[in-house]
Amino acid sequence: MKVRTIAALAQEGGVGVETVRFYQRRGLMPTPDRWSRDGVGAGIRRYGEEDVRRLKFIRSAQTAGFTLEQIKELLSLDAGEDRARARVLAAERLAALDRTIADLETARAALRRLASACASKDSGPCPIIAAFQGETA
Amino acid sequence: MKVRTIAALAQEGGVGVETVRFYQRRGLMPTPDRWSRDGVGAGIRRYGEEDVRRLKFIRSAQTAGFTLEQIKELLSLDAGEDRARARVLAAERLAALDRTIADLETARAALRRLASACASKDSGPCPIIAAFQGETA
DNA sequence: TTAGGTTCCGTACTTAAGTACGGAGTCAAT
DNA sequence: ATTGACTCCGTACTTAAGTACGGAACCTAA
Repeated sequence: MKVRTIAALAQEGGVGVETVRFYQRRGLMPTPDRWSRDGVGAGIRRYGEEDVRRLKFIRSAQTAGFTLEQIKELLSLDAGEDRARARVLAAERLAALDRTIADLETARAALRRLASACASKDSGPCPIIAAFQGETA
Repeated sequence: MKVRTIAALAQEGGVGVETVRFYQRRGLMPTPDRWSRDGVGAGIRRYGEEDVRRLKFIRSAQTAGFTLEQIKELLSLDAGEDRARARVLAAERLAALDRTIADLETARAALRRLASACASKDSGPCPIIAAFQGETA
């Protein structure tokens, strides 16, 4: 089992060192004990695969739109017995995600209208506001 | 042409009064002159259709992922001659939007895995972190 | 063993987009 | 004319998710 410093962990997770520490303060990541290879001195904290998985999960869950508070709850639920709660969280987020995706697709249509309204090379007014008028929703 | 108070404008735009004022301070919404119907006193500021359109545009553009700074630029470009600049902004946002939508769809797949992993009624560990493992991207 | 790069930790600062507050002025209905 | 709601404005506060800073301890390579 490879061990890593906080900098290596952060890198694998695609975040900065300060972000990992921030997650630790927020209770999303554990703060492992310090130890030195030669047993001299207090040593530094070292991290393993489990920490990498956890960190990557946090990032994915963020993409899914969970807040750090919710992610904290998910982490506490992981491998726990409360499947019902996990299902509720997943279902709520899924619904919100579907709404967001729909909104974004509406926005994309508007942007396409905008792009094509301003497409021709000749100058002259380009009705940006109008391109967003009459959105389907 | 119907005129409205700031509260009515805010309501039509689906925002709060303070938000309209905030947009005014940021230069996204105009601050019309005050006037009173009977010509006595300083009056209050009153708003028209154009303001409603502008406010609604701001909300839509936000949904499309533009920042207020960018929206300010779009507004200054509206009906202006710089079609090229408008195209650039639209194209950039479109690309970013497509990336976001793709990410969200990946996240949705993970959430579905999570929901079904925790679906059966009997209790027992529900591997939340694992459900997000192996995302395609 | 020493130099310089890291780690640790507490505290403070940042950014975007609002939200809230308080007092003075204004409006509309009674 | 009074009252209660609304407007105006400046200033301050909020929230989420980081980022930055600084000094002391620690680790590694030369």
